[in-house]
Amino acid sequence: MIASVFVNIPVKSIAKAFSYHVPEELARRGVGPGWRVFVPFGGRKVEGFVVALTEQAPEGVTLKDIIAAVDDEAWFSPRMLEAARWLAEFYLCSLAEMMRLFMPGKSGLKITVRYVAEYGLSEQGQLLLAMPQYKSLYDLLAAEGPLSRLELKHRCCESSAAGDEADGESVFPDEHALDTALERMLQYHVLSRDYAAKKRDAARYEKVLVLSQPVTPGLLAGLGRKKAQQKLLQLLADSSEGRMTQAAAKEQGVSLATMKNLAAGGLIEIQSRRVLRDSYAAEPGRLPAGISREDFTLSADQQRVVAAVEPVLSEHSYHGFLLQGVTGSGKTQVYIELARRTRELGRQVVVLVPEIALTGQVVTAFKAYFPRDIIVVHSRLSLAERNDAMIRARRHEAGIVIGARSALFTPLDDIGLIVIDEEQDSSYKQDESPRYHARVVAGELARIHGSALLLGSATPSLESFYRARAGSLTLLSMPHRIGDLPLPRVRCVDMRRELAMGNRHIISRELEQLIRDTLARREQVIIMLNRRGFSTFVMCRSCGAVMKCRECGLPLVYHRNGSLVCHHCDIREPVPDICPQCGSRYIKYFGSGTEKLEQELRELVPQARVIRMDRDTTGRKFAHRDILTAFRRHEYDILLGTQMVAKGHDIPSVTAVGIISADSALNMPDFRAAERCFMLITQTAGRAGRHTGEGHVVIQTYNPEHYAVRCGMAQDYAGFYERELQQRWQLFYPPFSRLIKLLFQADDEQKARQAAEDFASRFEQQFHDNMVPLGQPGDQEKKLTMQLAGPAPAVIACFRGTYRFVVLIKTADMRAVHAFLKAEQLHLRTDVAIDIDPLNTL
DNA sequence: ACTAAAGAACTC
DNA sequence: AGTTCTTTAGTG
Repeated sequence: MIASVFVNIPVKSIAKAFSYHVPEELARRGVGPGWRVFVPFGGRKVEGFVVALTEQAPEGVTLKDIIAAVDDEAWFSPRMLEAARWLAEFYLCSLAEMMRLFMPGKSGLKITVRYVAEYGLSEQGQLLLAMPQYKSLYDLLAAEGPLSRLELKHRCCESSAAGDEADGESVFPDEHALDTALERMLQYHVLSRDYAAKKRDAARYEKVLVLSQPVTPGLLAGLGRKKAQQKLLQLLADSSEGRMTQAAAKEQGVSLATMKNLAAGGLIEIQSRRVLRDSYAAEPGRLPAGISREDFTLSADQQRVVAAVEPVLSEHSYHGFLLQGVTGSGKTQVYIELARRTRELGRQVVVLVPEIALTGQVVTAFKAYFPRDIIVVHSRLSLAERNDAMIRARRHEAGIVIGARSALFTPLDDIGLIVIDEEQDSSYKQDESPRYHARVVAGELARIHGSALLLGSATPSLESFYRARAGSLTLLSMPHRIGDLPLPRVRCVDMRRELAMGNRHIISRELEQLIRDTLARREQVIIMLNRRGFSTFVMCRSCGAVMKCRECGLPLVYHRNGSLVCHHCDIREPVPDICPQCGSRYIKYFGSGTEKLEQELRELVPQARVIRMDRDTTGRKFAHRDILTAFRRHEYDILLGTQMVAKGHDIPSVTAVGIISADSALNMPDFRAAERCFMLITQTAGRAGRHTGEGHVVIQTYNPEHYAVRCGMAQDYAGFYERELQQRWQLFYPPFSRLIKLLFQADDEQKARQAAEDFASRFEQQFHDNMVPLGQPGDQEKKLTMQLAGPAPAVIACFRGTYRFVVLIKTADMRAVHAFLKAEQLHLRTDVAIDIDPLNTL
């Protein structure tokens, strides 16, 4: 039997299957499509995925054997494999690259390389050993057996050796000398490499005490004076099924010696049992405020939505819905109700939330209804936790997966419902290859499983809204807040006038008054400023030089801890005393971030308890949750932070919201700028007064006339969509076209530009008759479906010495572009990165 | 003439 | 990506 195998190597140029012979023993164990295996590949051994079995061997190659299977069963179900195939095709990446996403940690094996001393050396080999350093390295390996490079480094390198290793071992001055020695000895076959693979699934075990026989009064009496053993036996007898964990026994004050003695006497057995880590296991469920589990009834809006989706759950055929519900309309409750019905049918549920910050809120709500049936998956989990979560799903110990976009790759065999909450959120797009969008992956999974797909949002993306209008999604809406609470009152402050009136602070007087009034009523305030750090850029007043990142050239942000930070590369440097350009001392700080806002707030309202939430304060795994919990408990009066304060949570006594420079998004040269601005305003404003109905919002802006700001203030979705759709139509942008961004990279600027230009001209030649003139809308009738922009230098035109040029394709005929890119073999080129449906165009 | 270094080709 | 085979530049 022959297996087609994709090797798990992150290189797109190996986008094909290799054939291996399946040894008898592995064939008997059922190795076939979906199995993870260990195979020889080139001069080494790597992990691979079996994707098919055949009888036919390719011509002209002698097949190697599969060395071993990684698991006892297939890791990929046929459905997972089908999804991976489709997605690899769609995103123009190799199948292996896509399949990696379906496993925790992208690889199931940890492969270690060790060096082995060879015997029967050639003449040249012997000559090499004439050198004392080489000789003793060889002798060390001959005497001690294979060692890894790291072990050799510790043993033989001066820099790392503790110094007291004076036993005459060869000493290399540094790592580099060791590397050259190893390389040369490999070359002359004095040494060889040995590859070993270990499974990466670090299973955790716990000890369990199990009664070997029923406890009778006689048995207890027989123990005579052994009080401690009697006590333990009694504990076990009282426990369920006569077993308890060692940890639990210890908590009851039983010593390890007692357990051992009892086990030695044969009365109990100490077993080892695998435990699946779950940091959410102890999470208490909490119903949304104002709802109790017993008397909870759905509003009329909610009932309508549930009734519309429910039939699909049992039909086993795909259907997509867009649920547009204003903030506070109770979308989470709809998800819960639909999840309940899906589980009653025995099918599984995936609920996606945009970010880790948001999982908390949804998890607690779901926990209240399904305390045991949930696994939580997101990138902050440790590898082991993620692995254990996947095992729980696979074993059907839990049927509801809640998490960020990667939760879609959980091994599930019958998904009945996929929910994407806040579907417009940009974090659903993966920003490294493969650059998938969770909406696309979810759509395909839903098709394969025959499930209902529910996209939920108060402010749907233009793409989804347009699809709903066109009929490929069914539009469901919930226009009323629970209890028919009114939307918050929104006021707008023109910061140009504020400045003219002499206020140079970040906070306008109107917002200041709102804060004071709110605090006086003992209610809470949220303030959003979408820039972290203290000052957003640092400039020399003498020569005008702006401090920039040496890697990517973006302006550095000053942080209060005294360092300049690149928000793109995360590189930190100290603040210079004098300008590196002209040597002047006039270095000044401009622009305001959350840290400065925090400082200003503390000065403005010193009695208020202020907490800041941005990437800098949420480094730890549960930092988000801890901050929000503390704020919810009213341990703080004001929560300030970046856009993450605007997302998902629902805190009853928040009645005031301030949005600082709502329009900073508008200054970005990007076609989605208006959409982002509008969404940020409506989302943030939606945090206010969700329970009392007495919400107040102040928006500070320099563009009060802009339609994104005006519609955002009025919470006028329909108005915004009309305006924005018209703009998009005019400029042939999504949803009227789809984008494909191509990034050409090379060490040489000219080469990168040339490669991009070559491609662009071939594209224009191929689609000569289909090109939409720049600045005009597309026209299906006339077959005007293609537009091309660039090549232009990327935003980060040079990154770590490689120059980058962007070509942007806009198309209403994705299939044709797809076919062209494949024919050009663009997806195999290492100097080109393809981004399908990119979030920004630069 | 020989060797180290850089490049290209290949991996069942 | 990592290994090996091939070509090229560098040395006396």
